[in-house]
Amino acid sequence: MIKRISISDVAKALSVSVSTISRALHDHPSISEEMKRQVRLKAKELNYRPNSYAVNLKKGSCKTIAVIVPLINRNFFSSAINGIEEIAQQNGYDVMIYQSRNVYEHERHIVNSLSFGKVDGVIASVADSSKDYLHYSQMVDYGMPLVFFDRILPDLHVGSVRIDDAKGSYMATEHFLKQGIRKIYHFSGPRNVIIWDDRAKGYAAAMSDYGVQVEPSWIYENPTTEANGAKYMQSLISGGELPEAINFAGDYAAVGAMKVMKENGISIPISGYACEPFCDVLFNPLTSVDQFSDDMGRKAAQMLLDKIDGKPYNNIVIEPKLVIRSSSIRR
Amino acid sequence: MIKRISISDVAKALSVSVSTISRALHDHPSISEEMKRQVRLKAKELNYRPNSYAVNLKKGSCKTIAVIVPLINRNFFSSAINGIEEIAQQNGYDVMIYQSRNVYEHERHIVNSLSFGKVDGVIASVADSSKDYLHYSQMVDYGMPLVFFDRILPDLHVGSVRIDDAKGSYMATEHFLKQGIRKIYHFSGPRNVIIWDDRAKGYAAAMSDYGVQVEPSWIYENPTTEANGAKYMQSLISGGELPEAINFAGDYAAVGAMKVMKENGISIPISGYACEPFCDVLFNPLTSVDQFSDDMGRKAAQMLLDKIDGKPYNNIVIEPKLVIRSSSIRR
DNA sequence: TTATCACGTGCAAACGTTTGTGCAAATATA
DNA sequence: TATATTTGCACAAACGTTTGCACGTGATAA
Repeated sequence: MIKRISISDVAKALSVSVSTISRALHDHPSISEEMKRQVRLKAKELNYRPNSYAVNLKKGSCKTIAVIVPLINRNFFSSAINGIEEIAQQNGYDVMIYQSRNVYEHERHIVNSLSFGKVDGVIASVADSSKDYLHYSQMVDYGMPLVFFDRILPDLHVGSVRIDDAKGSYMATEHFLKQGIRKIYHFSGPRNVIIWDDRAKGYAAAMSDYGVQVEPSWIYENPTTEANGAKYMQSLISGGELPEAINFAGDYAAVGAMKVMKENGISIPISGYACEPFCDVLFNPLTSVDQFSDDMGRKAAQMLLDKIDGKPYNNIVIEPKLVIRSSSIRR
Repeated sequence: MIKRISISDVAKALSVSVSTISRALHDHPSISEEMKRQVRLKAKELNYRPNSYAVNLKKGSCKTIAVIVPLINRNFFSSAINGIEEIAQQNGYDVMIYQSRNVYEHERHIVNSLSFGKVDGVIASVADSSKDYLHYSQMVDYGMPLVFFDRILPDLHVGSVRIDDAKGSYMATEHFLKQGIRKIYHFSGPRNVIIWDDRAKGYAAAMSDYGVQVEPSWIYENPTTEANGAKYMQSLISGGELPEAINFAGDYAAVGAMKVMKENGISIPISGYACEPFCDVLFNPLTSVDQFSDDMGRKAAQMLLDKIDGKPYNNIVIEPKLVIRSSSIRR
């Protein structure tokens, strides 16, 4: 165990009271400058650091926020966390990271353990597999400030920062339609999560606006992993009937499909979603939708800190941007 | 402020003492089963959660570890954190994340604020710009368990998990040499950080073993960013004298160079380092050295938890693996 | 001379737990 | 029936802070 120097050790060393030390270190006006000088000197000499638990217990706040993401090891989330950490650090807050790993039970467990007191506020992006949101609504009932980003739960009246996902998907789909392509498939993520549903809706809206009838089989729903993208493309190829273009709701699935296409010597225009950093260094640079994840993180963090300070929640929607690269151009 | 239910609220509701509640909830043998039942029921009914600061203050431990990385938004680090979080979660520990952003002053500030009490232990990867390690050695003197990973400070007698960087670089260089290539340049990171220095040494060792005299100008030292890689390649091109191959100490610099080569219609075999996920989806798949970052994170976390439990430190060196792709093959 | 007032400091309560010790009632033993 | 043992709980101290209040000192004003 770490042998700690407490405030009373400093007090004893100077033969003054504990309260004098505390006030001196906080630059309280009713302590003489001479005493402050001595206290600061002695505190430094003894290497005194206040015990943060005692401080937190006393103050009822810990200057810490928690971030819950499905997986930290995805560029979108690590960039968002980067933005969050930036704002947090500027405001003297610490950041705790939790991964739900996209499994509902993990998420429940994390949220429950957070529900009381451990942190001053929570920023979360919900797990793919989450079917209900009782754990979150309970946490909110307890008064915990909560801001969702990207994957939000619209029924909860808390803060949110998200992208206009439908619009991003609409733009990508329209980009195909404008090239005269009509038979466009959509690879969707699990539609119980709003982002995937919105992207599917954006796709459908674009198709409808251009008068294209979408067959149910044109939409495929599965987590957007590289493996799933590859599997999907394999099945399309072995199925024999290929689309003229594919609108993927995620870059990883698009990459998986791209590799299979390369192996099989086929080339179908495709687009991804998220602008993962690898998009423009792929052998076939991938058209994708930029979500400005760092900025999203910064905005979410700022909103949370504002809420902690008593300001009201907001619901921010960021405009996506279609970044066109060669993968989506018909040859 | 959050209105909290405290243990005394539960005690009042049942007209028993606070200590009975505490013991009942901890399944203490001297409390009757009937009482335990009632307490658990009432605690649930009131939604009581123990205040973690009070518990921490009392127990002197907080079941939290801190992770300091240069930048979370790099695959290597987010993967390592993924591994750390996995082990931490399994053992009931929380994880706090701090980014040094590769600036020494940030790192100092973080380490100082952590030095006492805030966490039970620290896992760190030092910043590129760190010139001294007083802040770390102070923290260690205070008794804080510390495990370095990847970017270690060898003078400090603490735990460490790292890759045999020299070997990884040796293998990549040898891969060129075996193809009969001799004029191989090395793009190094800042050599005050041990990983970059080791990689440079590995390169030099391979060259020496194959009897190749390395000119000082063959080694270039700069942070391994995409921009620097591009700039480097530009300068080589405009300098007129091109190498036969380049061994990059980082994937990002290699990608930057690769793009410039493509724009200029040149093709020099190159290798990277880190096996970023984009390596095999590049337009010219990049030969790189796999560092097994998830595993590194897991091992570091396990060592730290062991140390917290009183076991001694270790110094683990992981064997790297050269993953050969097309970028390094001479045409 | 006495009342008034800063000024600088100490005292003690409080934050919500955990835990050693004490004590009464219930049970077992003689 | 009287004594010893167990059982089940309460009391109170402690963890390290912060902070309202009281208090003694010396200076200023009436």
